[in-house]
Amino acid sequence: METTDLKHQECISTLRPIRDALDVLNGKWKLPIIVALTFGEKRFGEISREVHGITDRMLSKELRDMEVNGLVKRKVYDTYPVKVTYILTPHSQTLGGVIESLRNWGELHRKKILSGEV
Amino acid sequence: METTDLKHQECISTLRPIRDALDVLNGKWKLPIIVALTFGEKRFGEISREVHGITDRMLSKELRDMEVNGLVKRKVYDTYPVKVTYILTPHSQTLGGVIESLRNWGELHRKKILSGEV
DNA sequence: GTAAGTACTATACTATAGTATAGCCCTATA
DNA sequence: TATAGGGCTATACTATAGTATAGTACTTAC
Repeated sequence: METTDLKHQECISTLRPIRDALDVLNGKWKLPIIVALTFGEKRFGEISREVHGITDRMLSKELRDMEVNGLVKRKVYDTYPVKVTYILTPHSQTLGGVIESLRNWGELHRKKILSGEV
Repeated sequence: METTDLKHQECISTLRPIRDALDVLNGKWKLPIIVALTFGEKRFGEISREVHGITDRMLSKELRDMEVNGLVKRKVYDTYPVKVTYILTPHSQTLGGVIESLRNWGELHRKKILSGEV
């Protein structure tokens, strides 16, 4: 085992969680959905209306994805007709810091690019 | 102009920088390339060897992308034969915080998922 | 009975990201 | 003269993300 191998192991164990985090956040719709849900639990149709441009198919897919990742919870009300809502989980709250730092860096980056500094 | 419109404006101005940041970081190869370059400037072939599995085509494409975004700088040495190296810019250093928070959250997330807590 | 809303799913398509393979032009070395 | 390395680019392919459009099964309101 050489230094480079140690380094390589180190890299992998650094990169894997970053990949995990990016996978959870990435794609065109996940963040907008999270934002829509920050103001409280919402029904499928409500989210669909707030997240402009999303198709039912994508919303359905993304919500399932986010449910698997523990970011949203699906609540079914036992009424007639059945009412379904989606709500952010406590786990999704822990994303706050990540989102903040992405936002801050994104703003800095945009300024640099626009100012021609880069 | 209603409350919802104000909210909507707010959302867009929050989401845009996040999108910007994610675009810069996303894809399979950008982070591994950044990691490879943290240990100093490297030549095309060296990066290619350190970032296991990347094809020349992708490396070429990603490096150009990162150059446009001001993350790496291409240095051409006026020797025979010409020597080309890539080096991280000061701007890419500002990504440190983002990467840290992605990594931390990714680790937390992985633990939660594996423990079945989610 | 028909129109409209709710929460979806199905099918088929396009666009973008990534892979596989090869080749080019240069130079140094055997 | 051939072989290998360096720094790419070209072409063609596959895989994944996203879009467009339609349909289903239910229920309430007109």
